Amino acid sequence: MAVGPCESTEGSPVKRASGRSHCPINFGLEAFGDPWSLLVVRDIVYFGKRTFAEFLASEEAIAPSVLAARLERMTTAGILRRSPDLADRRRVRYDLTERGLALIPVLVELAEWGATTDPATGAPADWIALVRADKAGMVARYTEAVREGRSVFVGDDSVAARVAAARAATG
Amino acid sequence: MAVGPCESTEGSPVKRASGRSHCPINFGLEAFGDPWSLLVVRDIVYFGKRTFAEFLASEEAIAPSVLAARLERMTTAGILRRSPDLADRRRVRYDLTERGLALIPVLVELAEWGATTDPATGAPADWIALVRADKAGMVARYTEAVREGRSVFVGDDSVAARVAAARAATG
DNA sequence: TCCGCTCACTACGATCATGAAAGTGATCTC
DNA sequence: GAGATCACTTTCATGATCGTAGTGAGCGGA
Repeated sequence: MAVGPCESTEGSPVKRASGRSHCPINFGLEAFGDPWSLLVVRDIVYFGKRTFAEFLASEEAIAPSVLAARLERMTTAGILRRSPDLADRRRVRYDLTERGLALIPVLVELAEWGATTDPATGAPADWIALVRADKAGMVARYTEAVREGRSVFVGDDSVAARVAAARAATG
Repeated sequence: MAVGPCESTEGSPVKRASGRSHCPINFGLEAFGDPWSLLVVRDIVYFGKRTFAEFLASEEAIAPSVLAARLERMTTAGILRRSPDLADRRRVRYDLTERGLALIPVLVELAEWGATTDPATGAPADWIALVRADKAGMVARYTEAVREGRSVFVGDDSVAARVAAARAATG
């Protein structure tokens, strides 16, 4: 019987098509384990960005060649879906697929680690507390929002805006 | 008021010592956002590895120079603690600090994403189900185990062994 | 229709990181 | 003392990244 998720495949009848192992952690790292990929996912989830130029404008200043490479890799990995904008045919939209939406729990844990660890974090303490108090609920809200084309922080119908409105109504 | 965790720091009195931004996600990615760092953490948490040679022997075949660089970076980041082995002075132990233990939730989510996404995953389905059913509980078990020098999968007193024993006793 | 602008990239050269293999010195075992 | 083991280091070819400057398609206003 399997002793763990990353046991060797030596001697296994299953041939490895590509990649270093069938460990699920390694699988994830091969798909988005670099310093840039998850920033694109973050931009979509938290800030509602969708286009090349918007990703490029992020504070962390990714180079266009690197951004193009990451978008292509994540599209190939089934995390992103590329679609032309019919209204403005210069534009291309990148949306998260269901597989991409499934990265939201990873993103939330990563954000919590960073916020807890970085003494100079830019994350607001009250929001961190909110997420910590009801992680599953917040992940569900995030996921629903992004699926509907909204975002966590940007826009009148963002998750943050709705939470603020609910608080105001309750008192 | 802060609109989100990654707002620009332009014009802020806070000077950025290093790094691309104060976004907590970016902070995490700068500390361990590469294809190798989390594999070392995985080796510690899931397999109870602690030494250079053990990390080097992993299926994914990291190069020694890269491993040395990652260990140093994670030690500097406060994720790992480096300590000489008093019994065998050739050996050096790498243990997770509390900050490193706090990465376990990230690792668990990453593993779940990989296991769900990879059709040829090496992760056993029953274990994935177990983690999904009680994520917070399993993270607590993992953390306690690693803190005590045990691991998730390897050893007589691993988390998996204890779960199996509890199951056998209950029925 | 022309002009300038925006869009999603691509091209390029310098610099940086990685991969593979071999080597080093300290230390342990026999 | 010989040989193995340990944690690295070195070297070098190859590949990735950074920063900047295009490029061509498409839009919007005059």
